[in-house]
Amino acid sequence: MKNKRKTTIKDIANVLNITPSAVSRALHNHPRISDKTKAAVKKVAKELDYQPNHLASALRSGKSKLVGIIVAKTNSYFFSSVVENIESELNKKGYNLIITQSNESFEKECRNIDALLQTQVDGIIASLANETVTFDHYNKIKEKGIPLILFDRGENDIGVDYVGIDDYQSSNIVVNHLVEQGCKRIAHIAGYSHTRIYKNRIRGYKDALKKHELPEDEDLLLEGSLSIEDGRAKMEQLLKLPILPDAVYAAGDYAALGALQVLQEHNIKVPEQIALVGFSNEPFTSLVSPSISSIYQHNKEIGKLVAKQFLLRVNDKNYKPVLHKSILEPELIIRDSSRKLK
Amino acid sequence: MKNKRKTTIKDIANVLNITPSAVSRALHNHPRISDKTKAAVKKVAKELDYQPNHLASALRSGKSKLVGIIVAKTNSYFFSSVVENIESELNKKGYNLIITQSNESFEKECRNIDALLQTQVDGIIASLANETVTFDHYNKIKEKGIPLILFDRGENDIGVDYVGIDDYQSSNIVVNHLVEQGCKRIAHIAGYSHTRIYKNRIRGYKDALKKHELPEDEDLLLEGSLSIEDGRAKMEQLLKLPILPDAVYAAGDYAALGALQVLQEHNIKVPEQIALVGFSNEPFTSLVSPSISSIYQHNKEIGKLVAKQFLLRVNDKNYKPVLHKSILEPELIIRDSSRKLK
DNA sequence: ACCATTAAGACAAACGTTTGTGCAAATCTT
DNA sequence: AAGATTTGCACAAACGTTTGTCTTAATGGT
Repeated sequence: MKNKRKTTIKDIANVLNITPSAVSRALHNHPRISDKTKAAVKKVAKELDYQPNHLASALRSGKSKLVGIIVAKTNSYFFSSVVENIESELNKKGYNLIITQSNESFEKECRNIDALLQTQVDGIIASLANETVTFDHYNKIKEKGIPLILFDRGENDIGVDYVGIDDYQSSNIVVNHLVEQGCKRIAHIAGYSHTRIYKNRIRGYKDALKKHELPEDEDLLLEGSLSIEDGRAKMEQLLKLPILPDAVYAAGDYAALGALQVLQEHNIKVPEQIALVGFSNEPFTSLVSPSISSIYQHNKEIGKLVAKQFLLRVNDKNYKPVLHKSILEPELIIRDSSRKLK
Repeated sequence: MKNKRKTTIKDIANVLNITPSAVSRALHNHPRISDKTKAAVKKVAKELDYQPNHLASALRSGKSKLVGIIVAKTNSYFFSSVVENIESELNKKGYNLIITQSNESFEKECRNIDALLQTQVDGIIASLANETVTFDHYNKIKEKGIPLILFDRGENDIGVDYVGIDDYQSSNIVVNHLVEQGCKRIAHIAGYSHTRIYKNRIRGYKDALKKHELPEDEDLLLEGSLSIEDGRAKMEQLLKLPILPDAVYAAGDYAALGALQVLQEHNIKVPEQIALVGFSNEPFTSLVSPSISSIYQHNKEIGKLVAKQFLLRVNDKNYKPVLHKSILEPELIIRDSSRKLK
């Protein structure tokens, strides 16, 4: 049990009668070290089961090889699959991820940022909490010169890299599809318009209605939290209207699911009487019956782009004033809940 | 832009004309520092916006305040909610989590462990990949004296702390429930028996049948991957039997869902003709129709217990030979898919 | 064979803390 | 009031790397 001491670079140096610096350079394939020495060093390293001490190198070099992630909840399919793809890309380059959750709380988000900064992460990748409307805490990151990339829930005002889909266009696609299916009175169960992405979805919805010369009825646009319960409540509300909608476009899948439950409880045929479209392509959309049409946000692609963006930032020493905003085309996955025509 | 240098403990020392060591002790409320000095130090620290350098302290003290997590997939509800609870508990104590995924791959699991060890984590919390049948890589962790805790998918053979539910008992509860509902021919869509938890569920299932003096029919016990597709295939297989079962107990919710789809396609009434029970209480079980009864694994409780276990281990300097295995009582959430009696 | 290069490492400082020990002044004991 | 104890801090080493500079030996050119 005495054998606790981990082997260090010095141990290797002692064995070979060279200095620690030579060992370090050998392990990093520095050109000023002979191939013979490199081979010897690596051999001894293997034999002694040398494991580099990340902390020491991080301290000295200023690079921790850690990247902080902040999401609202890891337990949403969208977030977890984005994160999964970020991880696989960054692992290849020797980075590890520290994942934190804001639980949609502004205050928790701030605390997470502080914690990540103290851990000396090399960069931060985040998707904003719903509560977040001010951005000083993010500016703090920028001021420290630490790469910051937002995805999905971002904000255009702070100059920062962003990866997400075109929310405005999403609504356009949805409305086009519903019109094609013959719908003429399309309701929108929307997210709170103070959040940029939901605002854009609302804008897209309104403009698409105009394009098709459909009436813009105030009663058909309802903002909310997009939870299941919210979806149920909003659907109940819609069913009380004198003239029922013939389609409902929900800005979130859970809200769509709530709406579907209510529709079925009222024995309203979906999609025949009322068609339904959700947003995010959560796995359950394909599992319920009828399956729910939904907007696919290219989870994998987003993860990979975020990773690529981060690597670009972090590898370029010189301050780069050029911002990158990657906006992906959304894709509507058409399922039974909105397929009226065969 | 020159102001890049972060303020260190030395800067504070200079301002107050004391030594860095005094500052460090003051910040940690060391008893040998006067209250006056402590107050002064903290005041200056605030003014200079001092942020402790985690890396340096980690290097010196040997405690990184990082904990590694290894799960198969973060994007399962069970795992993500366990992790969420671990995080909230450990955050309170100043720990951050490095979350990694094995993707059910043995090799990835090994790589993750190496990565975590190099990052000098203070402990590792893991749930085994399906592929994992050998445990040398985990012994490596133990040999380094790093606390290791397994949850859900653990292994009894290696002496290591564990938190999970009583799988054997789960099956017992399920069978009891189904018998109560009047079922007499209960099938089990099982996981692969080389995994401990699935083996135990199978044992529990068999013993419960015996207890109720029900026939043990080979044809009613089918091992598989428990995916949706697997559930579908196994259900189709069951429906080909000369005598149909009147209940199906699936060791996973996705398999149960696949089974449900097939049953509905065959116009078999659930639960009237065949009752159905799943495992894990994934959110969708309450969303589909009929809603699926399922075993709840106390996700929150597991997370909190794991965290508590870890803190116990990590705070005790002296090697503690006593193992802790926390086995929780499973809870059956009864829903429509198995509720025949009112 | 002499000077200029280059190659291969040695040397030492540094990264920002923590921590064991030392030492003077202040406080307590009786 | 003299010794014993405690208080409050200084000093310096250490954690394991990385990295800029210096030194020596080998190589090259002519």
